[in-house]
Amino acid sequence: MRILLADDDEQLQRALRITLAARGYEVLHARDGAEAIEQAASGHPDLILLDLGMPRVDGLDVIRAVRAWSSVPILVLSGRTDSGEKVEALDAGADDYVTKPFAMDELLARIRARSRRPAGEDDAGAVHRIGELEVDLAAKTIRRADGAGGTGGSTGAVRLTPTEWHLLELFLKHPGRLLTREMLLSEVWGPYHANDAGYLRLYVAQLRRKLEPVPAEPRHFLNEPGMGYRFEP
Amino acid sequence: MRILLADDDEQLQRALRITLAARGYEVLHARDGAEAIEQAASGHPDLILLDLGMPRVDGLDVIRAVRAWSSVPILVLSGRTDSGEKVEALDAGADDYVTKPFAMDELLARIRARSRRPAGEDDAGAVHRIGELEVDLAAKTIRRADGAGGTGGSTGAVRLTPTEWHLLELFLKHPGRLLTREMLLSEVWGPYHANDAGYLRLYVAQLRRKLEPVPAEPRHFLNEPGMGYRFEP
DNA sequence: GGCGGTCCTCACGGTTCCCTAACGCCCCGC
DNA sequence: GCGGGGCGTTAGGGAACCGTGAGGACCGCC
Repeated sequence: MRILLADDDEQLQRALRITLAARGYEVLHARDGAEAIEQAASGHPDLILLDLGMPRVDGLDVIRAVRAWSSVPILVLSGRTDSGEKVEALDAGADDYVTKPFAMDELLARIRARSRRPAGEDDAGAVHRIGELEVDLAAKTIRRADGAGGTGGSTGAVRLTPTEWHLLELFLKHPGRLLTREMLLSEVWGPYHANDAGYLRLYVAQLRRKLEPVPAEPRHFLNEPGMGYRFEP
Repeated sequence: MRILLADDDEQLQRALRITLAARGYEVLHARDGAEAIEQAASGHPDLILLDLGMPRVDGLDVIRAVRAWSSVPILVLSGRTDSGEKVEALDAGADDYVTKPFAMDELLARIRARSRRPAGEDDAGAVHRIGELEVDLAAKTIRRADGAGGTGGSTGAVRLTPTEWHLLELFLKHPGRLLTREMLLSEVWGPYHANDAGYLRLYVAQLRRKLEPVPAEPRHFLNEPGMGYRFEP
């Protein structure tokens, strides 16, 4: 469970970091709005604790920016008690709003409440199509569109490993776009392995074997020599 | 959008009803805890506004009772401001907690925030099926669907421990969906134990032993190596 | 105090997955 | 023709993961 803590108050920052770490959470950190948006994108947090009163970028804009592409729960911290700002923040896409000062155990309870619902449940329309297959990224299921399938089937049971899912997710989220080797590698295996192109060949081959009608003649997972791969629905 | 309003304060009740109706919400109504549970089951509300200080049945018990079979958002209203009750209510399954007196526009914003995420799978009834077994989450009972066991050996009565029920609830509420280790662990044992995968192996084994026709060859509680478990009805 | 039940710890095989290494192929430039 | 880089494919070892059993700590009940 990874939490992005976006707050410029040094003291509160430290207190929260210690408390959260003691509860077993992994804590990311941002000091201003721009950094918060950046971290929300690159750090893949499971929840965001956002202070509205940060410099550089207004807190509301941070909410809107994150909501433009992610549905990660956002819990707002603020010193303002008037209902106007609460309404604005909640309507911008925040999931909860806590006014400072707050009781730590209440904040923790609210974090638990927000993280209770499994991630991805909200992406209701997250069913992608690859030829004859229907892929549900949230449920992690793949079934044939023509009928029988799913996980317990006999013939067309398509199962993917964690790494394969990770890679497939990137392709599905950017259909038709060219994804560079470097981008794919650093996203799935971390920036440190951005040069091990062998991994990619291996796992793209796996995806093709499991998802392409004719693995030898790929129609969906295409290679652009020297550059990377492209997914065509 | 249907809201269940459970509050015994006549005045607040009327004010809320009018305001909500004016916003286009359909309003159900309950005056005490028992009625609230009943309405939550029969009225299929999309959201529950729950006053904790109602007669007959304690508000926390209402939350737990509803959560036993439904995942409808619950927004608690209360006059108590101490964090203790907030934590109890949130951990019992409430999604939000507002202390009276509150600003009406804030409450409305919180309602919007709760109802923004499409309500999960509509659990039409409290009775789930697992192969030959019928599970009633509300009554906490399990019985065979094919009548009483004719053979003298099997008792027919399946008993589960509290932890086993907790885990089973999660599975039944998300059929066909992959539930990550982390999600299951942090939900049943708390975020602090999100890494103790040993617990899961143990209790999934228990569920299989008690619920699977052939525990050695699970057909309903499936493992996806490296990710988590999936329940297939 | 004895006892049954529940929860957790620990340890041991079996399975799955990830990564490493190697080989053949195609395309391209020389 | 020839060499090289990038790509696709296959096989195998090590590590992480999973299923299972035995046993101890704790609690409520008789």
